[in-house]
Amino acid sequence: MAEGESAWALRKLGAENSATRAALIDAAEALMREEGYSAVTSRRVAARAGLKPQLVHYYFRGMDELYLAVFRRGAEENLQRLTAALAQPRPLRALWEFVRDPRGATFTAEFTALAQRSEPVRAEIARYAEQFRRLQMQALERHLSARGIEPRIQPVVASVLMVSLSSVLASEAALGISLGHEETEALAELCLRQFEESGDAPAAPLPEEAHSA
Amino acid sequence: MAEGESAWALRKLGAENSATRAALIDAAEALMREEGYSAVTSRRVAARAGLKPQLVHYYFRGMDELYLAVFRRGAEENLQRLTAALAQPRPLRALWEFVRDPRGATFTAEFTALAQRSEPVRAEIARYAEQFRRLQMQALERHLSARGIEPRIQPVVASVLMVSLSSVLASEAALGISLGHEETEALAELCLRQFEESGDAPAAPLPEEAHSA
DNA sequence: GTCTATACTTCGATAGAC
DNA sequence: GTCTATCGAAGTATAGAC
Repeated sequence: MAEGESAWALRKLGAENSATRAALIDAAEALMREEGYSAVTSRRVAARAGLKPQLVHYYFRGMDELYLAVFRRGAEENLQRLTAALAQPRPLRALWEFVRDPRGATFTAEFTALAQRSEPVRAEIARYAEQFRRLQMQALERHLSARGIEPRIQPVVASVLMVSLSSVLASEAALGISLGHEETEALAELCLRQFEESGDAPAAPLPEEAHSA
Repeated sequence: MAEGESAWALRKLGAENSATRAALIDAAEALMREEGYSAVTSRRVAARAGLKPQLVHYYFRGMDELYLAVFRRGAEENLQRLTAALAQPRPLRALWEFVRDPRGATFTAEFTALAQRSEPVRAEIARYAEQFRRLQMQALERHLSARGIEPRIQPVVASVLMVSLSSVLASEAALGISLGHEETEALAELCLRQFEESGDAPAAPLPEEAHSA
């Protein structure tokens, strides 16, 4: 029986580059975005892709592996887009525009929830999140030190702040909550503008003008 | 059959104040906190409470109704604690300490994810969230106007900022992510201290000192 | 008013056919 | 190498016994 288990654990799965496999990942991602991770079952994924449920288990050792595949593909893509965005001349604004995309926020939210019941998913998210933050931090540091600017706010803190704000604004918007959003976005916009004018981090991100916005 | 449906829809459920009912809500809340909302099934909730699965459907018309009961009870309790906290002399710090509690953050995160597949849950969360924010906003406004202070940052924005930061810090910590957390918390602490000394919102929440923290 | 027995659906998974 | 037939476990919900 140990032999049987071993054979099963090591069994060969479907090819990595199979079109069917990609279709399953597509379907899983769509379902996760639209209805949350609990809608991502082998049956529903297959139905969405126009395939048989058992195929999921042919291409993936289990549901966790499918979740991971969806996450990795999305994270990889995000990493590419982020790198491109940060290479622009105004990295702080590029970063803000990037994290403001609600698609990224829902993606993150679903996997954060999923991580609570899947240790491999949790570990993978942690890995990528640190990578993302480090990338953002380093881009800001490069930008600042290239100009000899001593920032009033640490790049890593700026990164945490922007990610926090954007993800909460996005998830609240999805819930139909809007109280304070307009004012908060106006303040963010003001901070960015100040930064761009001065070339530095906003000196006083809480100016009176934000009040009338 | 329309008659049967009607009778079923209007069927009387178990008493609101039943101890059994409360035990089911307890079990559901614990499961949700520990393993996420997808672990809250009729069977598992009942097992956790030492009861039969069918009892869930005696006390609740469906799982959504159980989710709502868990949410309402938790939200009600939070509302009480928040009101007490905001009545203290230093509302901004009290608010920060309040939202920093990771228990509240995980509670919110689970229900936010759940809201994506349950419209009644979504509506209820939106209702309470607006209520929470309004309460925070009004407490800050009262505090400021009672002292004739013209704040540099709008109370509602301060509320959004603190909730955003705390919830993301909490959820990242749960995932095992810590990059930038220490620095961000140091900055928050510094802002609070400035506010308490000046009696005003932090004039420049990005001082050099935060850098060495 | 409170709980049990039971039906029916959907889940993930595996052995084996092509 | 790719897919199908099928299983046992777990899910929600209902009818009916105490």
